[in-house]
Amino acid sequence: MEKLKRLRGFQDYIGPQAELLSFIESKARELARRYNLKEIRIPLVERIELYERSSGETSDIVSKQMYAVRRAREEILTPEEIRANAGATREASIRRNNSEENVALRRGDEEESELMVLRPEGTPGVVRAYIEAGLDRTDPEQRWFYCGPMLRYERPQKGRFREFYQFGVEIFGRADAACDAELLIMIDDLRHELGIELDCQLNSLGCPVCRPAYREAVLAFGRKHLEALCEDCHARLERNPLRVLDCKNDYALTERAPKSVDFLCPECKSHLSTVLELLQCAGVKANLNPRIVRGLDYYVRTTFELSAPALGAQNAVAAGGRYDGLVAALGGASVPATGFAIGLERLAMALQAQTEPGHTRPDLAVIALGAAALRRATAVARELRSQGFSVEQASPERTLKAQLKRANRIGARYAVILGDDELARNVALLRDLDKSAQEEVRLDELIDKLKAVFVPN
RNA sequence: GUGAGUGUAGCUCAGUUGGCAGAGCACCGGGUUGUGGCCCCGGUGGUCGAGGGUUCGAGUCCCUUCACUCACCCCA
Repeated sequence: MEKLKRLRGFQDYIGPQAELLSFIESKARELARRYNLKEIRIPLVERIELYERSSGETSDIVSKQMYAVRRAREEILTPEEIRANAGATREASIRRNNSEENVALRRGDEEESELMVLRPEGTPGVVRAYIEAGLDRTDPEQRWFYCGPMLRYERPQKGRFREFYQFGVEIFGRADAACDAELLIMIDDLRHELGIELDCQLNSLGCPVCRPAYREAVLAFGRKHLEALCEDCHARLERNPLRVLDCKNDYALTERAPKSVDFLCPECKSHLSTVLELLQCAGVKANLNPRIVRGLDYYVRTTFELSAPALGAQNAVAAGGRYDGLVAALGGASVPATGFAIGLERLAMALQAQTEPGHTRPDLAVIALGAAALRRATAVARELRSQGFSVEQASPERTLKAQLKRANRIGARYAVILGDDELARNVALLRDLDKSAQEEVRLDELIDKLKAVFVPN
């Protein structure tokens, strides 16, 4: 039989790795509670139009990173595969897409022509839900967080996966700089609590009033230096000129490019300086960096990125900014909004780069010798668990030696040994595996004895 | 999508000008009639990523392909 392997770019998180992610998620949720953020859970699948209308058709997410789902063909296809429309690739994609989501989709009742996508980011879906619930008109000020997987069709590399978890925050109905600052303070709290060093870069992209002039200036600059720009930048210049700024190839050149800060209207300028001022008051370090542009169309004014230098090429751990026009662009009222998203795996990697992951060990291994002892041991193990102890019952079909070996391997602190001799006298052997010492304990005193041993520390 | 690197036991890796597929760790058993770790002895485990070619003979040379990794792009 051919071994079934996981899909490229997808991960299995086993044991300590999974626990590390859960730990980080629990910290993020506790943070959300302290900032009075309410949870929102939204679908994994949305209509493709949602992303086309919010992220921008020229963004990489929309133009090449989305997993498309089309009910009519019961497939998940990449945009390339849809275009190719070749039988072979279709068969291949059917074979490797028996995911639960996909099975559910087959039973869906969307129109055959409907093209859906697995969410590549959280913000558009959250905004859609916000509008759909009518909150933009009835109760516009909302403070939300979400946590869950996102999917992007990209070439995997260190810190970049096709499925990855994000913890995100979106605040609606607040146009003030204090709200932007609050987001950054929030991220800094989490960073601090986890003991991770992050580098925070901040910029302002201006607003519909002042950005056009800036955009023209960058465009003019690019055209003037067309010769010096790299190939990628030539493409960027026409599609989304601002992105030329975060080109890493021609650093010396883009350094001299026009800076957004110099083009900001008085309102945007004041907004930016207030954000910086409040961050300083709160003791959050952030660098003003005119090169922070962001790939998505919907950002205005404040935009930021937090990176962990230790992670390698994919070092952006969190990013976000203000998106005042998005609610209206998706058919809602004119409500300002601001938010961010954190990549949980990257945060985990940053944390692991600094600290060794701790391994959890069980308290007890219950060892039974013989059928009669097994019956009693099963009851004892359950009782011990109900008292809060972490207990593993070793295989009763193996020798005492092998069971103790198992107990040692899993790092159990004590072994509770129950054989026929002990059973007859209503006792068990309690063996201290660290000290290699053991004593007989009456079964009805076992729990008190163990509590006495474990609780005092 | 582009570029580079790596594929040999469950894991980490040796493998000489082409000549019987190896080590350490892990796992199982024994040394101990019911006592783990350390030690000693033994054992299980491989279509050498896959397919084709050259050759008397290929883990080794050539071609193709797949996978993984890193980087570009982009981003969490």
